Amino acid sequence: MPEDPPNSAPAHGPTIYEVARRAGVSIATVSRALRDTGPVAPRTRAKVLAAVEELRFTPSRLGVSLAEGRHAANGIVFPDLSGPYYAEVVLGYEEVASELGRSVIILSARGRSNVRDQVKDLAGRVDGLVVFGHTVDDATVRELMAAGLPVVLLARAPIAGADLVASENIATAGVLTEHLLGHGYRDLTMLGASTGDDIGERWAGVTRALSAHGLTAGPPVPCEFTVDGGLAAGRDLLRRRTRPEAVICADDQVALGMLLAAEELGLDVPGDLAVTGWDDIMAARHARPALSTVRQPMRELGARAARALDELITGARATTRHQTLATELVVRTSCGEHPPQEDL
Amino acid sequence: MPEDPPNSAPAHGPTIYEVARRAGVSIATVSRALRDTGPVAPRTRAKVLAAVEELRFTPSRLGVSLAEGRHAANGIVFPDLSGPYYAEVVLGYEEVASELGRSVIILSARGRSNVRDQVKDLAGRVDGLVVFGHTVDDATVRELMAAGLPVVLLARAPIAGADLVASENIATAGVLTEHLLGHGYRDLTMLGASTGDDIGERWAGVTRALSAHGLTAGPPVPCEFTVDGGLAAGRDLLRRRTRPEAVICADDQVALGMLLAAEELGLDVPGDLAVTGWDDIMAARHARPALSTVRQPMRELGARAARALDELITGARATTRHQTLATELVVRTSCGEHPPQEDL
DNA sequence: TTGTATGCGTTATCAG
DNA sequence: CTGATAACGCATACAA
Repeated sequence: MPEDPPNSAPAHGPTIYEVARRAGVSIATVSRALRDTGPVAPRTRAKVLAAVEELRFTPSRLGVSLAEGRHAANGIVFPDLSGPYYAEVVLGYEEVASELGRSVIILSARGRSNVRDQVKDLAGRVDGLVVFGHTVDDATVRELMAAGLPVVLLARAPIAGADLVASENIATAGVLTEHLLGHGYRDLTMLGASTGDDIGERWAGVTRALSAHGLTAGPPVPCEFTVDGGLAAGRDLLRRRTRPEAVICADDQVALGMLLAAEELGLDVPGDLAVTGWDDIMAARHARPALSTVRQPMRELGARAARALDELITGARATTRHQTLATELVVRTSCGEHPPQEDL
Repeated sequence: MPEDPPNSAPAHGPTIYEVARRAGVSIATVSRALRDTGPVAPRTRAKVLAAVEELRFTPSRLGVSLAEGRHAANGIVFPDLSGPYYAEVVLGYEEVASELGRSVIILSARGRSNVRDQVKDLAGRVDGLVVFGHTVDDATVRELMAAGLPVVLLARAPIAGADLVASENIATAGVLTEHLLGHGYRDLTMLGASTGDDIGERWAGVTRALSAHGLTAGPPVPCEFTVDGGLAAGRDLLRRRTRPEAVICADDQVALGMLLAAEELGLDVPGDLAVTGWDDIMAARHARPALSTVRQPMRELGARAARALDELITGARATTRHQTLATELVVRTSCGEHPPQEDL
């Protein structure tokens, strides 16, 4: 004989108690019938399913999560979504997470002062978290990890004990630099100061390659990482007493702004000035001159992070792992006339 | 005297029971002290806060939601995130939702067969849902609404009883068409067949404007809404016996592909062929020729949807509302030589 | 001002 | 094969 609900007021949808009563069984049987988690007589199952159908019953996610002790949801906190880069990565993440049966809760850190609080709230809603870029301070990340939350770092500086997924930056920055040197440029400047993230690594790669040739460059020029930021910084840069021969931009958006600045000042690219970007976003291919850049597997970056996080959550893997995804120099026309030569 | 937890095994973090015991008070007092929802003596409060601090207590979101009967989270299901358009809209949505103290759970419908099931799962995790584009069939949307879930439709065909936020399409499509006619083009073709969404509205606007001049156009040419889709369809289109004078593309990505196709075939834009887009994504400005297009307030679209949904959820508004956001023709060079004339 | 008891909607254990 | 009941973690009438 089915028992009655211990309480009275029903919420929005029907509850398992109403289904049980309708089917003339207990809530335990309803649960078993629905989840196939124990023996249920065919006739009983049919009654239950009929009741479920008639009442349009859907188990409450809250109830399920509370009982199961898991959210079946992942979080991701990212710097922004305005450029194509971040959006693509998040999309790749959502796609895989969804395949793995996990919802994804997003949190943008863009111009947010209370990221820390928001991240902690987010942490309470998920079974695991991806921290994309330098959106959360190390102390907070460590705190979350200490509380037992699986964390995967994405495209940022490592933290001991946390998984990491990132693109290769240093070596390809070297390849890019060599290519520029192959064009004959000697005076290179880096546009877009940053440190501790992937951009910092790019500058490290550039610097290393230059010094291998006995060359040096000034410190990266500060610049907001947007088209307008590149435009503004580009104007300043091109008005200096001595103009650089080549500008290596932190990413494609900055490079696009740089192109605009050059055009404004009547400078020819690549005739008067070489420009390169990083990411290979759609606009890079369509810009004139078409932008030489470095392609990184944005979608795959997110996908890998999702898989790594899942392994951590399910316990399929306990040790931390660092994954580095290959990147590729894409030579178009903004870096100089071609065909020049294969790099040495 | 504080009571003991009714059960034994603690979960991950400390629970309110442990805090209560540590502070020597009841769980009710802990809750009141933390939420400021009732009288608590200063001394008592201090004890509670101290215990919270020592134990690093964070209330379980699940417990809170279950007790409060709300998720403090919104959902959004969108078609894709790969183009800049959708990403911008989602970002605008997240930004406002976050300001309103609500997390956002995303669901991409891209190439998903089981969207219906996923949406129903999502519905169980949120207090309200934004349906962006034609990602969910009307029946399902109605079902969710019938179950009491607040729903806001975004950039898609209306459903009775549901809020709607969309960009103005028809009138601006007319303005665009008039502009093209002003250039002297008479043979226009629409690239990117679609119906029941904003693109369908654009075609309606174009058709209406043409017929006002006694002109007609063939039906929209089918085309995938990506750069590659535009490229492929563009190749076919330009190899036809009679080439159109102007191609109105469904969106900027398609137009960018069209530009590529023209270049491939050695055609000059706008000399041999005029091309227009829609959305004004970043690449439109950087393409050569720079793309004439229609700017729509992508971020604002998402922001409005978030606010509308919040009103519905909080009950601040009970009646449904349709909002149409203004759009603007952006004339650059892909549609012809300028200055020609102001439209009549 | 504080504590008790109960509700929120499931799942799972353990008798029967 | 099925039912009663204890978790899960918190909020909140209501009583004291």
